[in-house]
Amino acid sequence: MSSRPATKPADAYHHGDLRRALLDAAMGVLEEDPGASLSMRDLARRLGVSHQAPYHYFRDRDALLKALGDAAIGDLLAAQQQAVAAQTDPRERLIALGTAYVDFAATRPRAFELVFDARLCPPDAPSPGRAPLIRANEDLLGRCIADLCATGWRPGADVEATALAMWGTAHGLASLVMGGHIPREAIDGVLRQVV
Amino acid sequence: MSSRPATKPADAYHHGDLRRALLDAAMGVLEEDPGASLSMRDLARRLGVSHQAPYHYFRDRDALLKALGDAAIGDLLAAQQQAVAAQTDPRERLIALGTAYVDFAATRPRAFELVFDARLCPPDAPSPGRAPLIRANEDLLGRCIADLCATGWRPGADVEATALAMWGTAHGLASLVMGGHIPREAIDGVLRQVV
DNA sequence: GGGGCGACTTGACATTGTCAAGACGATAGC
DNA sequence: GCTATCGTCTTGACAATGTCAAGTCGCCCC
Repeated sequence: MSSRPATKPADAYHHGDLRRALLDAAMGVLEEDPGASLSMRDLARRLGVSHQAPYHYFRDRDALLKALGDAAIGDLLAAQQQAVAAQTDPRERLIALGTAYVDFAATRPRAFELVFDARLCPPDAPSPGRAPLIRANEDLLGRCIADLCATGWRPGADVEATALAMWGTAHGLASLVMGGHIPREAIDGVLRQVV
Repeated sequence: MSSRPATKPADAYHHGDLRRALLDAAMGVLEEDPGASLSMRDLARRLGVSHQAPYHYFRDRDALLKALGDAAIGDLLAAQQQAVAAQTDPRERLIALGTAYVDFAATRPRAFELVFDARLCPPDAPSPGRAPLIRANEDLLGRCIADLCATGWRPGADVEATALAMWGTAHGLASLVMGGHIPREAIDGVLRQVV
């Protein structure tokens, strides 16, 4: 329960980079045990600091969760960019994009939840660091769809509506896989059928 | 905070139907304030009983939540059945089905969450009352798709995969509307484009 | 009319988030 | 070199919560 990771420096009083350590430990806890409720005090215990130390960096529990979500959305974007870059065919690119989205949710379900938790970060008022990442993500999807449309795929389709539909489908499949309602292996076939 | 609804009978000791009252009050709390964490003690206070009374009917907090989810899945199924029954054209039927799904999530977000919360009720081991409802729901979707295929829609499409894709899309749109990421009005157009 | 049992209460405990106030240690100005 | 200051962390308290354990109340049946 009260482990002491190697991040703790020799100086017993001043923790080298407590903020970072808190974020890392928090993400670790959430990912090793989905369903954990992330106690602030437990986190402090793990890092060997007092139960109030975390509050020096995060106003309250939700602030920590929100910061975690900010980091997670960056990871999600990176995973998608990498998947898209590995493909050249527009059709395969779109499929890779969706697969990366679902894989992220399957591999890091709590991170995925954090990204979309409206209670933590209402989408109409995103945190300053989050807004550009959201825009980048939308752009990525929009560009993939536009490229595909340029090849003559489904002529006359509305790019905007198609993007929404694709996002919806990927998001739904991700949620359902995350919840164990459909097996992860089924995804590729479904995505391939959709595009 | 400590209201006393009319369900309390004259008998001060024996509450008429505490189990029902608890479920109703719980759903009421969750729906009047999304984001509430549903305290057992608060619930007991609202019904004017001791803080332990709820535990006579529900082993713990999760058991109550699970029972709430069981009820919610019935409501979701009913809403979809009603929507489908109102349409005759197979195409419109499928759209109505999706719309009902999304509308349920938009109107009763917490109920929707409860239905799909894998921590409360793992889908590979559903509660006895829940299993038939899940099956009925799958059948409803399957029949809608099969009917549509019979009209010559997308010849050669795999019914199974199509059903998964539709479920995924509806679920994703529902989640995104719930989270405020896309406006509810956009749904009809997207659904119509998809089918 | 007494025993049994279902429905509810009282009391206690550990845990949690968070407020308030203090202690420690480096750094800068004199 | 001494001291004031400020960021960093600690100690102590409090109310709320979930939940265990042990009553108490009132009805019903033998």
